[in-house]
Amino acid sequence: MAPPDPASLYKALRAQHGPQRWWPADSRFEVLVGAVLTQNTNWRNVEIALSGLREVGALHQPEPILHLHPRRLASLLRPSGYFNVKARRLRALCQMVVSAGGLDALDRLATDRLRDALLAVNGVGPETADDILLYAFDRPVFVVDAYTRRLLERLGHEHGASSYDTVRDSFESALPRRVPLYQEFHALIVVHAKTLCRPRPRCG
DNA sequence: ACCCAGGGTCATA
DNA sequence: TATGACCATGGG
Repeated sequence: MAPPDPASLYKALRAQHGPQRWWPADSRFEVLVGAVLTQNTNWRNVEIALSGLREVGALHQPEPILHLHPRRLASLLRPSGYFNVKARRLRALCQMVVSAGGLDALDRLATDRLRDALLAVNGVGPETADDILLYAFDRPVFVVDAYTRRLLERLGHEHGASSYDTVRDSFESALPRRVPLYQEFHALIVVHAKTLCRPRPRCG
């Protein structure tokens, strides 16, 4: 069975689930935080940690996070798991943002340069970087995460097990470079996956 | 009591 | 380059 091309897959998902309006965050900086906290972690746990950070006013700018004592930050991140690792990674990301001159300064970089700046941060890999590029900086990149790979494999897509960049490039070269399209596409993949999980306690 | 979740790094062969 | 260990919580 031939897998659908990216455009057809998008149309099918869009027809089934409608518009999504994603990523779930109240500010641009919150996208960066969420992208780190959700690494290999259920979003439900991430939300608990985000609430804690919101209460201390650390979800709109990087500086408040840098002002927190590292152990204090780790304890705020506890509900999202890997809290020691994530405290270090989040701090490193915030330091990069500040030393680059803030989010507005970063936003003036070309997409490839911005991706390099993100990937240079210890703890930011390709998925985290692309989440941030797509949803915090409105760059047209196709995000490849666990949901994406599962869906592609289930559809018999040949690139299901390929490298991150291979999968991303194959989709980006087949799609028009429109930011809302990429934002909706990834959102639909996530929503679709969660829809499949609902009827069954077991899903995976 | 087990299994998993919107990854990434590091050490080792 | 390619595995494997490790990080850790909350929910099904």
